[in-house]
Amino acid sequence: MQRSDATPGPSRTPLSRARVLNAALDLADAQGADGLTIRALAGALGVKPMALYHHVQNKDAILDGVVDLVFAELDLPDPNGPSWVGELRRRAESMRTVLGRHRWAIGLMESRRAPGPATLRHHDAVIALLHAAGFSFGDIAHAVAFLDAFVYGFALQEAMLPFEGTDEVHELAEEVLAAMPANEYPYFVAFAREHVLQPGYDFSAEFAVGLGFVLDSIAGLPSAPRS
Amino acid sequence: MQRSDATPGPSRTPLSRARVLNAALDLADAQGADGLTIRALAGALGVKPMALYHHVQNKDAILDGVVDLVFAELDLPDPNGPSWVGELRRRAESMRTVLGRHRWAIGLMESRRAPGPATLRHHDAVIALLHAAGFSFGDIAHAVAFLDAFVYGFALQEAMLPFEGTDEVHELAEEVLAAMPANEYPYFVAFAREHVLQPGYDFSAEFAVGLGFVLDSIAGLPSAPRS
DNA sequence: TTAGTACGTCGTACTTAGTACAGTACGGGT
DNA sequence: ACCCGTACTGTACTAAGTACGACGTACTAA
Repeated sequence: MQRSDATPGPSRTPLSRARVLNAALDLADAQGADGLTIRALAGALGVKPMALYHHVQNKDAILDGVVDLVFAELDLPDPNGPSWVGELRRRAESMRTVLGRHRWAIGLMESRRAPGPATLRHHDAVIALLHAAGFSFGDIAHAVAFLDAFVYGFALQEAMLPFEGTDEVHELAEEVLAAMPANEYPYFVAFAREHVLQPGYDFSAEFAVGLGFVLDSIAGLPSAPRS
Repeated sequence: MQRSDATPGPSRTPLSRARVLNAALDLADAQGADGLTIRALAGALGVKPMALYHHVQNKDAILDGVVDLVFAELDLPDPNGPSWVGELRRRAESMRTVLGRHRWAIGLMESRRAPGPATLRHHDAVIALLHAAGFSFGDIAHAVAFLDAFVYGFALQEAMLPFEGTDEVHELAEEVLAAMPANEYPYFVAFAREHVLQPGYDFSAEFAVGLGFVLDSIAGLPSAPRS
């Protein structure tokens, strides 16, 4: 079996850790976390499975690397930005956008215990921002834990939604609600019918509401700079 | 191969969906989500793998069922309780306790799209509580999305922590920090050393702080009852 | 130019998953 | 006594992660 060296060009680029991880990210975007298998990844790279093991230690390392790639997509806050609230809001919105682009990532994060460089750089920038704004370390801990919990949790809730956009939810939802013993969950059903399924409602708009609460709470911390 | 019907007693109880799911819950608690395999589960029940398929459709149904069992452990809020804030706080704390008892569950939730009866009952009770307190549906939507995002997200952050208790964190953390290029992440390292690793700090205490913010924010919604 | 060598890739194969299919034992109704 | 449905078992197929050793290519040094 000879190499098809007849085909020149960039397809002859040798494998590398970065190429493996980028392909893994694309594959997960296309197929979800379960579609990210060693064999499929090797196939996408035009290579046999075992070739990958010269560039990454094992599949776990691929998962760690891919999660770090996701963090690398986040806008870093600027510690010298005009307003710390603005920077924090931008960071949160960027995070939500990125986690929305890579829905599979949120479920992966739970099992990752080894933050990568992009993750650390990101946390460093957030701490730097709040420190520059004048927050105490204690209040930084409160602020970061609270904000991250909200953003992660919101992304998790969105990942759990059984539908994608706000369209074609209604007939699907109607079926589910009809099949459900309506008198078992009367408030849930009423809430769904009279609010969630009404034309104007969009769950993703809840993000802005919650984020506003979070930022107001942080602004009320003892060491928060007076505006 | 004959049945060992010689052994009488409760061990001869036939399988059932409930017995399968309870064993699955115990197994996941003991071994984590990855330890929950069909073969291991069958082994724990003293039965061959394929026997399970007479009681559950497939592994996905087991995961759905187990997640619902976790929800079944939550304290239901009492819509007639003396104070809606108290009930909401109790519910949030119960949720955090339960998710702490079953750390593997949070990662599973992301992929579950079919809420079980306990899950629905739980949501129904929360909506009933807020409705009885006088909240509008719009504000209920804000409140529930916000509170759940916080609780889920906090649990996710705790699941990501590389250690368990507050003990023996320090030497481990010191190693990690020392191995880390300290000037790459100066704020992160300073924050870790000067605050997180100080004797009094306990990440889990951040839950109470955040929960206080959440409940205050909800109490400030337009339709919230005046206290 | 040639021989050696290191490295990247491949072939094969082992282990552990989930689960399809076809039995087989046992208990209850006729 | 027969039959049959229900609950369980045996066997085996597919897909995944990955260990091990062979092999081809490209660079180095004589």
